[in-house]
Amino acid sequence: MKRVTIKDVAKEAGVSVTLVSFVMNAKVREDGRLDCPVSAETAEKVLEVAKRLGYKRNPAAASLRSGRTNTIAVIPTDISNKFFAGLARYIEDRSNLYGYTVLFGSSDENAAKLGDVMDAVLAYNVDGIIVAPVAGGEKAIRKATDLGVPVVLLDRDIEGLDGVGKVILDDQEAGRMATEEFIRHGFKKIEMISYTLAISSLKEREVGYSQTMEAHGLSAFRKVHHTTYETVDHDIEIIIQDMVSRGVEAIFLPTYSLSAAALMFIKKKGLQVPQDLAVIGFDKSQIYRLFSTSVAHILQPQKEFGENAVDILHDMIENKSAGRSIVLKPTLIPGGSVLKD
Amino acid sequence: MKRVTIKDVAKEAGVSVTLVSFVMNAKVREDGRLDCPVSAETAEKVLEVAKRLGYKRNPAAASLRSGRTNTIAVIPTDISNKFFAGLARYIEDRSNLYGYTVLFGSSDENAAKLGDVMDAVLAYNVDGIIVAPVAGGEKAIRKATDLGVPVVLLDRDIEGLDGVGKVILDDQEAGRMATEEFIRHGFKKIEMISYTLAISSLKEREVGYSQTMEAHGLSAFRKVHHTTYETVDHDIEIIIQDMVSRGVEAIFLPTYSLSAAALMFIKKKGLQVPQDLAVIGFDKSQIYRLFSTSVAHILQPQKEFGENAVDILHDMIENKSAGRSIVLKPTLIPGGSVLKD
DNA sequence: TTGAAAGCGATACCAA
DNA sequence: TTGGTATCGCTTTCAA
Repeated sequence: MKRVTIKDVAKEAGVSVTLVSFVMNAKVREDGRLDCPVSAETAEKVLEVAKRLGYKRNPAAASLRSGRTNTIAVIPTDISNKFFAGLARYIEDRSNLYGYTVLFGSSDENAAKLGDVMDAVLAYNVDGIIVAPVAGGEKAIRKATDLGVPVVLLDRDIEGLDGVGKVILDDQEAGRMATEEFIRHGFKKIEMISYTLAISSLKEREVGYSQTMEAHGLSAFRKVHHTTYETVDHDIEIIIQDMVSRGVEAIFLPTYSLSAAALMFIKKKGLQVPQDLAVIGFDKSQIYRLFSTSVAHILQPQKEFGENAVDILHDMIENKSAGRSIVLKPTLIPGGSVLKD
Repeated sequence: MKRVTIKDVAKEAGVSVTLVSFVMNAKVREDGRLDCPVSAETAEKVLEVAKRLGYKRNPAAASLRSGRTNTIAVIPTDISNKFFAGLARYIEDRSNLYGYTVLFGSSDENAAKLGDVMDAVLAYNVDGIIVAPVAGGEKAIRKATDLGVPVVLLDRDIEGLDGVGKVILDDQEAGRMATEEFIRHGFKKIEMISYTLAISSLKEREVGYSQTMEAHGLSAFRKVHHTTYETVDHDIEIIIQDMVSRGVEAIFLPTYSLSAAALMFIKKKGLQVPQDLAVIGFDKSQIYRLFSTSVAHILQPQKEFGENAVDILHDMIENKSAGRSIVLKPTLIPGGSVLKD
């Protein structure tokens, strides 16, 4: 079964290949007509023939000639991470709207791997890249910007990288919201567990927590525990046991995976929420269903993350514009897990 | 920053573009030398120049000329599904070994969406496709085979589709293993929860369960409950409550998501495992950590799934061979969740 | 072992 | 509005 080319369509329709190309690339305008310098009749005929013959454009040829691939790369830190898995859907949908094919690659929270993936997608001539930077990944990202390939930073910020677009959360606000919520309900001994990763989002969430504790004169109780992505399941048990033994009243878990690990252990140990330990988690999670009382948590606007990232990237590609930055607001979903007594 | 082309390399090295092309595409043989009709010195010089100039082949041009894209598509039913998320990693690693770029697309367990994704990847001229078929997805898959694009079926079988490769689990054996394990530990009232989906893997797991129950004269206790992917969280509560009230002793959960939903509810209700209900789950899961007693479960050889799929596909692409089929064996991980008393 | 030259299928430019 | 044609960068004969 041979492929139908633009030539076949042109011959069958009795027009030149140029016209066929025009018609096939025309966008439908608001008034329902095609936005190209071709008469309505000709356009219609070409469309009909193309459909009848089953014409599909050859992206390789188009890309070779135009220098564009209509492909964008998305590089999260971990595809199996719930937050990114959900995001991926929104990014894909929005991209299809613009006619982009999406190439996924995971950096595994590893700067070297990010470099490899970056090389791969650059070799592929992608038109743009959406990336969640990993610690130390600045060099890899600069490779793309140096080549003039538009980049949008997702979820995490990197300082001193200009000409890139950004879609990030107001992470300080997230830290503040959670801490304020505990304080409003009368808690004082509030602690936090975080990762040692040197990434902006986590550091900012810590800052929000710390500032709020200070602002309320609770500096004496301020304490942030640290673990790593690899050892979280083990570490968290020790940290929480320690907290309980020291009479800590409330705990803020600033990522999905920390929430999952902590709540899992809390349930396993049979600790009562909020009586033994009040909790605020991060992102939506099935785990919350384990508890008969609802679990308060911070929500990131996933859909807006995805759509804004694509929109900004599209603008950079299309108009060669500098990248815009956008900071999204978190939401606090209240729950019984923060009620004193 | 302009891209370096094969021409630049040729000029700089003082040879023809043909030679450069030869060298860049040559595979390294076992004896460490390049497998191409080029003198060792020339090859070395070309390699040196290419590296110095930072040459990267333009895949669009290569694809246009050769008709191959060195790209394969992988279409699971749900990227955020743990089983496929893990598999994706192995598939990607193995594919890179052969020099393939991997394009991911999710069918969302939906035949129409599978059709769309299929159209998209075929338009992309992928060299081959690895797909987990959805119910009713036969037509979409046939589109690819009709175009002569090699297809490997993953995880699920479809009857009457020939010329395709297959990597599936011995699902009947999985059903048998679980059921036998319960019976060996003295359970009789063993039931199963499954999805209504008309896919081979689930049906076969049911068959394995049913046959084993019959073989042990337990037909009277045989019962399979059904739910759907969308309503599982709600349905499972009713089903399990009903089981407990009828004195059912053991439950086999034939997928990851069913295991997660069921164990979550069991924990929430405070049911004791295995005293109130013995359990065998499916696939690895964090949820198992909720229980102080280890949870027995069936394991699929993820790595072999991924690697075999790529190997078979590669063979089909390279040698235009008919697809091989391979059936992998599940493993039973024993656990305290099946101990009577 | 080397090189010249013919395309692959589209787009983009220019002319009509 | 239309059409002719050069061209993108590479692979692939074919001939030397």
